[in-house]
Amino acid sequence: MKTPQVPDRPALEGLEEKLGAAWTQEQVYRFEEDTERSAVYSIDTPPPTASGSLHVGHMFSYTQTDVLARFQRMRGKNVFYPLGWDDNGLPTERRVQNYYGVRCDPSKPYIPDYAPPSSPAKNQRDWDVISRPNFIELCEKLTVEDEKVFEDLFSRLGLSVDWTQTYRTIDDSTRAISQRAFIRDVQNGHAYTALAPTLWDVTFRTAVAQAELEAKERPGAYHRYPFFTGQGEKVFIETTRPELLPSCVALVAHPEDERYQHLFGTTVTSPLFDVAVEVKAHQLADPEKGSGIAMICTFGDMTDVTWWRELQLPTRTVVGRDGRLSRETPEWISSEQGRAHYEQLAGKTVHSAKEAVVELLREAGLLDGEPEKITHAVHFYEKGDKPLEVVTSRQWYIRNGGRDADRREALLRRGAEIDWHPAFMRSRYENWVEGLNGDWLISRQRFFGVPIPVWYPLDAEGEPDYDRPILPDEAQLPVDPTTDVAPGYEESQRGQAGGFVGEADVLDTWATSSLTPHIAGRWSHDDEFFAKVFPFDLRPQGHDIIRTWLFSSVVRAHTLNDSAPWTDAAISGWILDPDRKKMSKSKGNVVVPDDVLEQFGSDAVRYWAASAKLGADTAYEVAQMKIGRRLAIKLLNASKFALNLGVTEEHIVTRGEDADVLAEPLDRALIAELREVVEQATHAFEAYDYARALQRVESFFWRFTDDYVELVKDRAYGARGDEAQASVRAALATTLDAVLRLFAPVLPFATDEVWRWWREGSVHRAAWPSAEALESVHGNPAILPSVAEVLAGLRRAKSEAKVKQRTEVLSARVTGPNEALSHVEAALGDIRAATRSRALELVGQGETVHELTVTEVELAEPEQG
RNA sequence: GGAUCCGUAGCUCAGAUGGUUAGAGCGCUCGCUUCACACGCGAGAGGUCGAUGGUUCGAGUCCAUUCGGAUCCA
Repeated sequence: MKTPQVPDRPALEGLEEKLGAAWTQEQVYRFEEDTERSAVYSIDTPPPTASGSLHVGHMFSYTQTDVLARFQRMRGKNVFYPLGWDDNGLPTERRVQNYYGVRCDPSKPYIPDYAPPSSPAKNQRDWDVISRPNFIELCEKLTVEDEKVFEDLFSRLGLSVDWTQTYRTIDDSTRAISQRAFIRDVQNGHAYTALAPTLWDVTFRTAVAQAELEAKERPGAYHRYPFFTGQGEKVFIETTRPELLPSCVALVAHPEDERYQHLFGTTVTSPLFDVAVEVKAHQLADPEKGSGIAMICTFGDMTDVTWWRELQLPTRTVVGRDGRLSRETPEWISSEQGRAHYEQLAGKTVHSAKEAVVELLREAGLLDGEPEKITHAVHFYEKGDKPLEVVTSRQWYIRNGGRDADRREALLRRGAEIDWHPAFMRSRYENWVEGLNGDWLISRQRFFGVPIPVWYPLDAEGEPDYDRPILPDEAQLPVDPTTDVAPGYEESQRGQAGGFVGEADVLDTWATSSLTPHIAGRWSHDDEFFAKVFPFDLRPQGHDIIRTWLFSSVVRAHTLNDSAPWTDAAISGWILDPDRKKMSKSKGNVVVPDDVLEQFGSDAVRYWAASAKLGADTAYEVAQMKIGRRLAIKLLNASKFALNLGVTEEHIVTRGEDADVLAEPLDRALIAELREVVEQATHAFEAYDYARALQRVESFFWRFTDDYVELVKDRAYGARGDEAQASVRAALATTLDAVLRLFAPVLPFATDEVWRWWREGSVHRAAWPSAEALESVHGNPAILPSVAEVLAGLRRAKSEAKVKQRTEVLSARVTGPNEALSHVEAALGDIRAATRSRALELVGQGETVHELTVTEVELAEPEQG
């Protein structure tokens, strides 16, 4: 048995460093690989962007996950809790460029042993231009430093991550897994390439997926102008995008709209450009909107795409990938006037072209009234600042149910297989899946990322044959088609007729991040290991990325593993600033974590995070951290008190026969309440409600220190004999033992500090307490509340008399129901000692009253001096 | 337009399956250097549970309507 050693002045300061080092050294959080699936609890943790900066939101959600992980570990699970770094994507790309002064060009050859400039050139034009593999190498090098900062902070916060299990979303292993998954999806028909209208960001010059859209309210205006029938009748349309008039391919109205019945199937002519277009009928045309008849252009938005596809309309593209109208006059504009008008638009941005078209309409007297100003939702790329255009381009897609009802149903069923915490978050998933309007576009015209592992054969004219992509052998992975040679070809055939060309695009970052269970679980290169952790037990994440990370992960596991990726999803809320606004870097209201960790300590910050339920957006509350700090300090001090009374491990009641030592009813009452608390906390944790568990344990603990400990001090010091003292020691030891375990997931530092004063090992490797072990203590939990009422009554009398609580009570009368009085009587000795009462008269009043009241309190004269 | 969440003390929030006088912490007021803790201890004040109607012996809790706030989707 360990002899307890308690510091004179326990403090929270320095615990993070001391215990953090001990946990690492003792490998407390190590995943035991020699295991089987049923013993494992695996967590698919969000990989933070290593190049981003940490803010309190990270601490909030990662703590919530850690609390659950710690509970599972204490329940005996072999917890697989890896953490990855998301260093694949735009933020890292930018950081590497600026840091080293380099730019990536996938057409450049790989340079072995490349060294970046000693200091980055000031002007971007003078930056080194390097190949993609060289760029990725630099990224891996630089992110290591960023990752260290994150790891230090997460360790300091007390995350029980197994730091030997880290992964990175751009390293060789991950690129190989991502490419292998892609190849298998291609081979099994889940991924394909197509020439199709695509959402396009003109600033970043890349295609973007539906999941990356953000609708923003922007000012616009309805411009009303006419098309002309063969009879010269004017057909007015209203549009917010008059500049697309030259790409108009049809007009459309609702099939039942009586105003336009006579026009369906006829041809009208566009103003300014004199292009003939047919009038079509389609359900999606909204009779309430504008004049009820709209022009279909290729393409103004995704509704145009739908019309274009379903009505089989021609393609008349004028807006290019640079966001400008084509410089060439399109061949479908044939009238002299039309060509002259177009020349005034050629090469203009959509913004300038709009002004020009409006001016031309105005000059021609065709603009009907002034444009009606409105605000409307416009689609943006989430990182972009110009509205998205729709352009036609060749891209790779993964089937996600957006174009296929059966697959959509299957993915909805996958969503239903997952247990969501909180449950209502499932509807976010279902809303999203039901609203998909196309497959998942995974090509990105960026240069940094996981290369799409395909080549295309070139025909005799040197044109790529996109329908026969060449896939690498899986053993080759990872590959970069811009520097690696297609199987069966020589490097000299690159770009030559009859040779090959490498795909230059990279995969959407989500196409790789969707595979975090596979990456962490070593899918496809250690299948035995994978089987021990997959499907994962838990996916913790924020609700803002249900449509991206969560959904894309479900899509991949569905095709690659015919499974949901996890059994449970724990959805964290957001951190709001004190004004209840979402914290974000762009708003400038982000709070960095270091200050609060320094100021209040990690346990305090964790207490704040663990006080919020899953899914609940939570205000950043320093006050809540103060409470957590107070609790942690209280735990140290109360433990010190108990241990200094001679409490040791040997006094803990663990078995039925030990229970006899609890001679005093009050002590048994405490243990009986403890038993209830253990039961409630366990149930709450099992339901992922760590906040409720914490609350139950916390309120018990405060009652324990404020009432119980005060009541038994006299007895604990031995004033009433050995047996009475032994009883207290057993109660204190048993309670302390359980409370430390119960608090351990939330307050890992304070609890382990105390644990190490009197126990071997770490509390974080100890078992979660069991209520059954305490069942042999047949205590009456109702005693404590009754006693507390008397205690409060006597304290109140002293407080109102404005005397010290130490003041003696000469006499007092306690009245109340008989049962409650019997509780009081059972602890009368302790009550008298704690309140320094000479005489307490108990007056029963049957069951006619419900409350205990303390009256006729006669206090001794205050001591002088 | 569709969906979801929230509205309980000045503030932040608890209040399973509806059940006796609605809870906590902070803040506020008053008191106390009590031998674990002044980073403390004790006591007190403070609420027509957003509104209306309904179901029920009984509703903060269920239903409907409504007002306000937030989010997701289109």
